[in-house]
Amino acid sequence: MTETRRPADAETRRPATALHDAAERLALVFVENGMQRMAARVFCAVLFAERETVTAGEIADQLDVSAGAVSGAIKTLITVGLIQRVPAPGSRRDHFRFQTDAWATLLTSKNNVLDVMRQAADEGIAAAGIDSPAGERLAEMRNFYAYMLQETERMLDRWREYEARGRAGS
Amino acid sequence: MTETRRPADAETRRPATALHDAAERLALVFVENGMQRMAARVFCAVLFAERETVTAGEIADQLDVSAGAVSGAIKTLITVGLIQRVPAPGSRRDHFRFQTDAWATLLTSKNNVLDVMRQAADEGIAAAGIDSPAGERLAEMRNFYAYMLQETERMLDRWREYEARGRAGS
DNA sequence: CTGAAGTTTCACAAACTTGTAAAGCTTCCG
DNA sequence: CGGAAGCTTTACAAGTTTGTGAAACTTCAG
Repeated sequence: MTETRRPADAETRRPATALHDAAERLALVFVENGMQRMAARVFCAVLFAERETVTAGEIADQLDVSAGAVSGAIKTLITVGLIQRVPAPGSRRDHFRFQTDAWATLLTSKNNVLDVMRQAADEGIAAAGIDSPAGERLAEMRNFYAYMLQETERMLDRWREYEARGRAGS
Repeated sequence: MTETRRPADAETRRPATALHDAAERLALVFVENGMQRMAARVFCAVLFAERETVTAGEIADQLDVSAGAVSGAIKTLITVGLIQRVPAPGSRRDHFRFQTDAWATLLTSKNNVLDVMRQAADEGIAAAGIDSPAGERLAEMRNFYAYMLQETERMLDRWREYEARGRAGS
């Protein structure tokens, strides 16, 4: 235990390492792309963690936020499948691990958006009729998203295949 | 309760058509994906418009929001290249048109995110060292985003090519 | 030049988000 | 069992975001 508890009311802020800086910067990117701030920070903390798993306490400590905030973020992250709760052997604390295919998960959720877009276009076409200015715009939208959805799925499949090969062989 | 729709404060609310409903639903999708609410609604109003161009006033009227709100949203949308201001011939009002390659624009901005992710991973690797748990996670992240970025770009190129062919000949 | 139509800007209020403190649980140890 | 450590939940306050109304600005017709 290298824990040097400093109960003084003074600065309990730990020295921001380059790693933590990098983590926070990435968290910001996620936030700019719609992720909840706390979820993003926690996610990045787990991603950049120097050990295989981390505890909620460690995260709270490192991010310098309340335990409650971490708890909520973890709940969200587990629900969407970005991190994973791992059974803690002889410990009271829960441990968390970065989910291996988190990246694919993240992208897949964007794919769903593509699909929703395509559907929305269809609805619009049904309401506007194909022979109107709106209908034409919507038809192009439909084509675009149908194409992107299909291609992105193929792309993800190829990645999974590549990844599987990578793990198995060599 | 399928009660008679009674706009209690019945001012000038226009009858929500199926088209407008579809537009609003799509706007919601954009909002859920991080677009500003007003920008999303205006964008969809233009997309679903029954004529080639619309005026700011028409949009405000249709969405039942203030002129100021529309003005701000339009500014944003033009800046990011999703709609276009078209010179109004003999009219005091500005007209706006849906930008033809708005969809590609939207996707391209997501590509930039992929690139930022890759860079973030690189930074992290530099800070953590490649031979740590964090380093390994980050290396996988880097691979993933590098791959996705490259493939998505090829995908977009193919789309543009396809689209160009479509417009040019039959 | 004057007035009307239309658009933009700005201060502000309403609504929504977020994170915290503190209380309440649950789990494990002795 | 009793207690301590840690996690979760909740009410609430601080901080943002958003959209409005009104005034300022721009453009055009006569």
